[in-house]
Formats: sequence, C-alpha cells, structure tokens
Amino acid sequence: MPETNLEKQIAGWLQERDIRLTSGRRTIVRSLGVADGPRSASDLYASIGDTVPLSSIYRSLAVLEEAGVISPHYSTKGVTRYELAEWLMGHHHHLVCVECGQVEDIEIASEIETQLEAIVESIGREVSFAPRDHALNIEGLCSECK
Amino acid sequence: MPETNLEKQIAGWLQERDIRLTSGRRTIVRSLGVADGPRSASDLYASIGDTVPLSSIYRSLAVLEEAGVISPHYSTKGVTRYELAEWLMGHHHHLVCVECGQVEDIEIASEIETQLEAIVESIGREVSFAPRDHALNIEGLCSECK
DNA sequence: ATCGATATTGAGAATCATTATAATCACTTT
DNA sequence: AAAGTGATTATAATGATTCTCAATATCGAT
Repeated sequence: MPETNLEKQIAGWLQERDIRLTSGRRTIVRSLGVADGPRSASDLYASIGDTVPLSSIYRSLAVLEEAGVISPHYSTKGVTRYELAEWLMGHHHHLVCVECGQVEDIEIASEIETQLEAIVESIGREVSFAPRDHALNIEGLCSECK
Repeated sequence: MPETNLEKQIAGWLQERDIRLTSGRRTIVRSLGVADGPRSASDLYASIGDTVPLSSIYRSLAVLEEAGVISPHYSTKGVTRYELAEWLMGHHHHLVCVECGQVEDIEIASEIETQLEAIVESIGREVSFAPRDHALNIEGLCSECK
C-alpha cells in the first residue's frame, strides 16, 4: 500500500520524537485519515479489528494523542472519539447527532471563524482563563436518524 | 430553606408532568442552581453526599434529564456533567480546562450569538443534518491549573 | 547477520463511571 | 388497614477504558 502524503508527515513527526510508527499505529492513522469525522476505539475495532486487537488500539490511541498526532473529541456519553490533529486535518468543527452519537466534520465560513477567534482572544483578557482552542459542536439529527 | 424563584419554576414544570420534586431531587437542582458550571454525579456527591446517596443522584439526574429540567454536558473523558436546562439558565457557553476538566459557564456577545445561529441555520439547508442547538467550548487552562 | 537493550504487542484481568435489578419505604387511594 | 404507585437504596451488572505481564519486534552496536 502506497504511503499517502498525510502518512509521510506523520512518519516524520514521530521519527523526530523517537516514536515508532508500527504497523498497528499506521493502520490506525490510515483509518482516521480517511474518516469524515472522529472515530472511537470500537469504531476502529469494527473496521481494523481483524489486524489490530482492541487493547492495542486503545494503547496506540494514547501514544498518538500524547505525541500530538491525534486529538480526542468528547461529545456523547461514555465514548471518546479521535481524529487526526489540527495541524494535519486543518481547523474544523463538528455535527453531532443527538440520537446515534455519530460525529461528522464540517467547515464554517472563514469570517465566522475569525470572529470566533476574536472572542476566544477577548475571553483570555477578561477572565482568569488561558484559552488555547475552541470547538463548535452543532447538535441535531443526522441523515440516518432524521 | 426558602424556595428560590428557579425552584418554583422547576416545581411547577415537574408538577405539570406528574413528576415529584422529592427532597433528593430538590437538593440536586438547588446545588446545580448555585453552581457556575456543569457538575458531575461525583461533584454533587461531594457536596450533598451526606444527604443523598450516589445511586440516587444518578437516578435523579436521569429523571431530571428526561423531564427536561437539566441537560448533560460532555467535554472531558469519562464523566458526564449536568446543568440546569437552557430555559432555566439561559443560553450560554463553556470554558473547559484541558488540565483538570472543570467547566465554567460563560456568555458571549449577542452579535456573535446571532451569527452562530445564522450558521447553524444555514448548515441545516446545506447538508442533510437537522440542527437543533449549538455548543461552543473554549478549551484552555483554568485559573487553578494555569 | 547477530546480540542485547528497549519498545511494543496481545490477551486477559482490573477499574471506573454509569445503569439495571430487586428489595424496601412512603404516600395515596380504596 | 390493605393495595397501588412511585421513590429510594444497596447491590449486581455493564460498557468503556486502563493495566499487567509474558511474548515479540525493533534499533543500535558489534
């Protein structure tokens, strides 16, 4: 299987940090790379469980998160979903189905994005809180549940 | 203890639905009413556990959520936090500490709020997703962890 | 290519938050 | 007072996630 551009970036990034891109980890980032939204350990297990055991998936997700390659997303009860980090995916937001919990990526108009950033900035000055990032979740019913 | 205005609203709402506002439930909504952000079952247990057992807290939270008095908030791993529903609290957003997980309420400028609503609207037309609400989480370090 | 040090894996047990079950209690209604 | 209805509580069960540890794979030095 050919290495995608995304994969090369990740490979380099991990190499610089002396973290190995093993076949299990590669399978995971590859799977996240083609997903159109964050995926949970069991989502991943459903698609790559024939090659990577669940315990390894959990461990690899922790390693990749620690390394800054993926980021967690918490929007429904009980499960943590992961997606490739912002520097790999670009900044975006999420549609969250309140019925089935599925999460889908979405982009919003750049002028709004700019305003959101301005807000986040101003918050940092007003209150004793050091903002780092922001996340907009749009909650509703996905096409399946609608 | 005197009944607050908030409590009267909740009492009436529950009465209309034939759901009793028992002393445990009252203690919970009272506690959520004075909190400056969503609280988890164990947060609540820490503050009112001398009067309401943990299992009751969980069950009451489920009843109150079902009744539309409180809403869940998912922003950190593993725990669900609850807050009084929007019709009681007003619309607002959250500061989420990426270090300790504490969540604090925040209000944003109404012109931005209006724009967010416009975005949510337009999403509904563009993609096959029926938006219902939106949530903006500002992630960073709280004053404790900073 | 081989060796030894170190990192990773795989399988299962253990843990944590949460939910379901079942027995008991309180309050109404008969 | 007996019977119902809903609420409470202690406890068992569940599901997601983390931990443990022996087996395996990888890297750098030889």
